[in-house]
Amino acid sequence: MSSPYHPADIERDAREYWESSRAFEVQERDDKEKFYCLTMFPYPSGKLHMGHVRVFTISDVIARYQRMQGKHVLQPMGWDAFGMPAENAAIQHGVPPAAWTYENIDYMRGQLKRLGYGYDWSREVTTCRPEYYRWEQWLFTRLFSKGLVYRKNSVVNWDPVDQTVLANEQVIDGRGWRSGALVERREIPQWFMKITAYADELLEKLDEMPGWPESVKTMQRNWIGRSEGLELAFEVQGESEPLRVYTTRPDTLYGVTYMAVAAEHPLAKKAAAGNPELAAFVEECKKTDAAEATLETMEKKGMPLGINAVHPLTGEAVPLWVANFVLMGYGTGAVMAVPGHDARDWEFAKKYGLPIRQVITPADGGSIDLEDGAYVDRGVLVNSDSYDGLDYDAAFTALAEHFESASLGERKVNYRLRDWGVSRQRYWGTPIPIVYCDDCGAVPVPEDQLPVVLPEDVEVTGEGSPLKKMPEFYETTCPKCGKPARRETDTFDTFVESSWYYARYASPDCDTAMLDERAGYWLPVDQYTGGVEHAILHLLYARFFQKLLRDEGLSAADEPFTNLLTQGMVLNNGAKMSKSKGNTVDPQALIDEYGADTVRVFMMFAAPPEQALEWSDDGVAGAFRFLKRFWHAVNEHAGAGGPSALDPAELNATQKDLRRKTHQTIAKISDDLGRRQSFNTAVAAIMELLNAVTRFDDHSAAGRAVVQEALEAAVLMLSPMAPHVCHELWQVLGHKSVLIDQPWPRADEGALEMDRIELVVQVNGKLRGRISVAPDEDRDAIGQLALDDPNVQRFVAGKAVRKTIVVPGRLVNIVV
RNA sequence: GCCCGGGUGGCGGAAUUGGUAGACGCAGCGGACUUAAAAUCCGCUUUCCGAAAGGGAGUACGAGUUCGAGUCUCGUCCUGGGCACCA
Repeated sequence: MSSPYHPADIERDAREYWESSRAFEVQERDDKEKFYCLTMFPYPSGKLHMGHVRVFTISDVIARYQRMQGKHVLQPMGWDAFGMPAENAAIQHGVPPAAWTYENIDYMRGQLKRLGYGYDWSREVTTCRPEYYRWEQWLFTRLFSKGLVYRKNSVVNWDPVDQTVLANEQVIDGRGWRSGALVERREIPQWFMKITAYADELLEKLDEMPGWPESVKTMQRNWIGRSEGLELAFEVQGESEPLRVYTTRPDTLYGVTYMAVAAEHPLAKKAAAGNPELAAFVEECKKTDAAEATLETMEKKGMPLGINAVHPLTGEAVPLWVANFVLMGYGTGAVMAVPGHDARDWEFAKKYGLPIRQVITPADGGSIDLEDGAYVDRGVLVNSDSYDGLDYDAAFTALAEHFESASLGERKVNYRLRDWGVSRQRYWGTPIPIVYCDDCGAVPVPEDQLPVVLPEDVEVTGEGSPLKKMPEFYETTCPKCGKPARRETDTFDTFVESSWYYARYASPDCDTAMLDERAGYWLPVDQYTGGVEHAILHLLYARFFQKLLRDEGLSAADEPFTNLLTQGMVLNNGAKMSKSKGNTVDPQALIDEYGADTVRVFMMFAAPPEQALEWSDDGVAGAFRFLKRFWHAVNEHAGAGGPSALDPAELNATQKDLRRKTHQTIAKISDDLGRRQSFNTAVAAIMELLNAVTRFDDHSAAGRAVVQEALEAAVLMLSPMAPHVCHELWQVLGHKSVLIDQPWPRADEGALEMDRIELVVQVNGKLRGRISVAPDEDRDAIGQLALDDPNVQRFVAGKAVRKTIVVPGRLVNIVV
């Protein structure tokens, strides 16, 4: 009997070896191809959860596989350390956010080491450190000078009791999470980054990114939402300023029967001033939280303003309404409504008895009934004066020319994408490096005064930002004129830090610049892995930042991430694991019970990486059993003495079968890991190979040589998933070398050859028999052999064979 | 509401380019070992008919294309995620 499998000891030894030999620390070197393997860095929430374990394991498997392919692999780790949970902890437990965060980082770093991830810890990055965020502040001031940031009013969720801005997640059923007060929409001045200046490039580059999932690219395309339309001016009776609207459907212009403006629109405010009922409605509109999902699903409501616009083509009076679904922040804050050909306008018109007019008819001449709903497809114009009979494109061109020549409108490309509001009225974030001076206005903090350091010793109460109560922080002098001035107390959205951390890993210790020449070596990231929930925001912001860094001359790469893998969530009882649902499983308990290798193998085996993974305690136990069987198989084989040399020419049929299985498995797993990123089937294939070895009962010299080859391949190929036990088993198999730097095994074509192959025989597509043929048998002979099969005869006899399809290596289908 | 996924045995999943549906694992059942249990090992395990050989049905549902569809097309239902201040 071999010694029992004790993962705690095995894993400690392997870990100590990697640490003492600095096995994963890398410098820039040109003798090998580089491979930058990165995971979305974690928020230090306290301890690792299963989602972390999943994504880090996927990335570590890829990194270790690439290293065995001979690449020079960088896999760094760091902390997305600013954010609300630290403030919440501070409110609830009275600990300063900084202390809470650093404590969590220390604990979670220990957990990551225990899981055996091959990180270069010398490059650790923590975003709440001034040496990190000073460069973010520096970049912001650079963008300021380039006009790529600006300040404007924007809507936030306002808690009138706590006198504070709330995040969407702090608004529960329209009320503040702490106070329970009804949340209001309020406009405050905020800083924006001009991501729309890069909208076209962000859109177009997607076509050149084959390493990204199609679904993520589609989501980003839709998010950017490029559209071509017409911006039109409608005269308003009694107003000198016309009302501007944007439409992608100018062909429906003759169907406009009303117009709708946002509650914050100047026309609405003006009308409300003399109309208490209207004023009350405008106020009511403000008592909705600002999330798009809420706005879209809530009941659509409106009120007439009592003023009319003038239809620019017909001269008809068109009533103006204020509506709760029109947002001041989108477009012009006003829309033209065509209830006949827009579903939302139709619903609104039905509700308030507004006229519905047909101006489009189906191109195929079919009839429609606007009583049943809007007809939203493109078609042919009717009831549109001289434009009747035109199709969409012709009408668009004709109308555009008409309005442009009359200077009443223009063709315009619009984006759904809005500029990125980066101001947050929170304490635990990067201070926005701006000083407000009564004379000079908003002045960026000069480079030699950076960083603007966030004070860490504060008291957080939940009522406003502590920075607003700290004169020692906000009282300053104007960098331009030297007069007393006030420092900005808002901080950056934490997405700003996570938009460039991947680049900083290349030069984590550079204190003279944001990035240095090492970024040129490592960027772009070759493989990026993270949750699909980041498909739009984080990944779009990071792409935007890469372009900012490029245009600042800091990096040559156009795009930050060459290949992207979005992994699914970890579920328990069909639901996302979360504290509030009480269905979490603590990875630490499993590591303590079974060891890191078991947890890693289970994670990789239980589901394909992009799908949701259903948690299973029994499944973990199964992964542990597999590693135990593997351990014993290798130890028993090695314990019986050293193997003799393998001579492929001298093998009997059974030995050849096992050898073929070994090399088939090498070919399959190489493809699974290298091309398909199908880790679950790779683990399954190793299980199959182990089963074949276990069944193989041949202790001859040749037999033992074949088993040695099979087990060596299995150890090498399982090592990315279960690195600790494989590190040990490689030595057990008689090697003095170290596993992590072994080359990946290669499939021997000769071992894959078969003497005879089995073909399936179908009659009319139904399986009726099997035949064994030589690999080079010709089609006619195969067809005859298939017909000769007795069971096939039962279904063919007495019928005319119409067609015989022979698919080489697969099947024969006889059609009768 | 809009956008993006997913739906295959009791369960997680496999089937890679349209070609043997259910690999591998879990659970279950039977057996070996054991005083016994645990652990381990061996066998069975989609479902229905059949002693077996073999046959019928079957990949959410309904149509379609094809010699052949889990895979492609159209429609329906269910379900997960994202929606700009959660990270």
